[in-house]
Amino acid sequence: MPAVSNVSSFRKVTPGILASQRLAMSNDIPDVGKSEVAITLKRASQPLGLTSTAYHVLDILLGLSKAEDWQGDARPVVAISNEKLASYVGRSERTIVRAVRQLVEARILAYRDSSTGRRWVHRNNAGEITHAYGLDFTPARVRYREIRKLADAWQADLNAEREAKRTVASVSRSIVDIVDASPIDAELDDFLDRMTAILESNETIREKAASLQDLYDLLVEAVTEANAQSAQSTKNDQTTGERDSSVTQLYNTSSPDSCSSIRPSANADEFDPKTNDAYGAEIAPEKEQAERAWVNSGARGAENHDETTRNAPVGTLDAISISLLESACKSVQSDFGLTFKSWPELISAAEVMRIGIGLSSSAYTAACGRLGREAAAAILAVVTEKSLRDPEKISSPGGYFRACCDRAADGKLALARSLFGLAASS
DNA sequence: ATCCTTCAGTCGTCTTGAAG
DNA sequence: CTTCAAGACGACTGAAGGAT
Repeated sequence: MPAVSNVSSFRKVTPGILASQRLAMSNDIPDVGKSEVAITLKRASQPLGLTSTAYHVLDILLGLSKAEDWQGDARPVVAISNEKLASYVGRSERTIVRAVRQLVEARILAYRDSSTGRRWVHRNNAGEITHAYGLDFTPARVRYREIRKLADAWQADLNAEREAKRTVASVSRSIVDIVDASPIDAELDDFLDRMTAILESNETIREKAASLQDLYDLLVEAVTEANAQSAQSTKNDQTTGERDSSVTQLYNTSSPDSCSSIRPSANADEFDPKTNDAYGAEIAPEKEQAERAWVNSGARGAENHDETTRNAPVGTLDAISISLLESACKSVQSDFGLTFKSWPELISAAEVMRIGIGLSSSAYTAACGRLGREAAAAILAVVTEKSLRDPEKISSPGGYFRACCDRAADGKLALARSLFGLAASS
């Protein structure tokens, strides 16, 4: 097939379309297969600024593209009419036209127009493309590494944002804890005011995290100094035989982790007193911190070695540990740059997996409501893993996810069996 | 709480262009 | 004339944010 990409006369050529055409004519095509490019494109959909319709169209075009068309320096061209795309996506043809143009402007696709604009692909007896007019994925192949970097950067940014939110929550809670428990309240109230000012400021969440961390360090310093002075005065008092009952112990202020989640929150009004699994998952990081402190104290015996299973709710997750999920879902973790070392990490990764398989936010939220966040995230991880390992088998991961949730709700989902199977075959 | 404005996304209609 | 693709334009819708 010639490495020429045509744009029909009826099309108004924009700089973005021109750039895609140039990429499509490139002879420097990296040898990457369909599945790698497909996953990377889906991961990068947000930083690429794709609308939900464009994402849906991309998903369908990828599904229609044959994996063998992505081998060597072949050019994967997909031929489907706008009318059919519109019926698949449930949008008008005009919207499809705009979505396709968005994908071209994003330099994912290139137009390969016939003189009439009709799209079709001719293959020889060996199944190789001889003539093809339609939508060419070559720009995405050429830009594979660049798009992957974009997706990784976006993922890192998301992780940093999440980490900053955790820092803000835990450090502000620690500040409240220390001030509440301090015998020198009057002097430390200023720290609460400063903390409130930081929380209410227009700073970004990362700036707030840094400011709160600085404030926390200053507070620890102030409390340590105050306690040292109290200890000194106690020593002096003891020479007279009296004991100062107002002096309290110095709290373990070495780390924000030292504070248990049962303490009042600095942003207490942010918390909704829900009692379902979903809420339990929300506070899981704090549970983990508290428990880690408990482990560190040496109070736990050998029976606590299976720390990873403690957060698993009953029902769908019976007999499932996070370590089993971690060993079964290797592809998800490596392809999406995630780790499943704890339930909170798995729950945090759900958004990336959800976007990765094209599952709607509402469908995932509904699953969380029905099954709890941990179970929903575990099912999502299994579905994503299966769709990554065998994309041909699972044409609609979103539909598969919903079916799994239905079975889980009926108590008929053998998630553990799937996980053991995935772990054994990985 | 209600109203108003803005904006992105979408849809419908009309039109053009080329080939069969 | 029909088919298919797409540009231009006006209008609708729902969400978000600000003003009252």
